[in-house]
Amino acid sequence: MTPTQLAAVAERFKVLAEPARLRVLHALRHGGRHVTGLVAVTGLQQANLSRHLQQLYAHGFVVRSRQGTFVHYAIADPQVFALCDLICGQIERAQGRRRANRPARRAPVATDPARRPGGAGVNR
Amino acid sequence: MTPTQLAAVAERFKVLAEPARLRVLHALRHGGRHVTGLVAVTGLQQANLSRHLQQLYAHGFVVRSRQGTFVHYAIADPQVFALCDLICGQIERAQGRRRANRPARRAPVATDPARRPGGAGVNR
DNA sequence: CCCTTATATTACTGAGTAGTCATATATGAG
DNA sequence: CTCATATATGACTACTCAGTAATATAAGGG
Repeated sequence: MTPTQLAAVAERFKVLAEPARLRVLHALRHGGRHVTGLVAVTGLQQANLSRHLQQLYAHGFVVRSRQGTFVHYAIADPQVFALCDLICGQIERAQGRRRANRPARRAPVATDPARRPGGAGVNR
Repeated sequence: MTPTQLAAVAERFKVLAEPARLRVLHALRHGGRHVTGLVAVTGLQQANLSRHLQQLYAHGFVVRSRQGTFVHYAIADPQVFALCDLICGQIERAQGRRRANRPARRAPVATDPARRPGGAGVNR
């Protein structure tokens, strides 16, 4: 893995690392929409939405076509949803594990388990 | 998809949206390592690496265990690599498409194809 | 040409964060 | 306890970027 490749992968992940953009992709999942429709569905402000659309377009996540004064956006590659589903699966499994360990209590990120009361540190 | 779920997914993507952290995961792909070993392999500074490890740990991407004065880190869920491979596949396909359209020329992100010389705008 | 609607862009602000240095903490050896 | 090594953390800087308001551009209708 060259640094260049790593950067490319990271950059792509970064585009997906934004709730607003995930919201847009989700809104397009079952069919394309005009910007106006996306504004209505996502609740994002027009300017903000437009910026996110530019990014999604620039990275090839969506395609677009003009229809009169409207611009129609649609998912370019449904594979993105495979990514999202994988992530969701991981989250669910992680939550399941958490529940199994300490019922009815969300693990508070455990910044430093090496400092657990009963032990000298991590495991051991 | 609730805003909370979207935020959770985005947060998880965000952890992967960093070349340094991808580098660490890659270094652990075929077996765990001590921090010292990771410093050597990744070339990251110790303090910086430690911070990235904390994040990966906090989000459940890696597990850790103390071995004397060393701390051993390892991949928690090999599924992360499925994510990376998916992304890589998309990148390759995108590059293939680009090459097919304009041989030997990387598409310069096309910030605004609606302004193409010959046309009134996107498609149409 | 003028007006209206749709979309994109510019300039700005505030929040978040990666990298770095210095330092703190943890662990084992002597 | 003291020292040496390994790892984590506090404080700081520089940079990126999402959101916003104002404005520009595009397209069609009268």
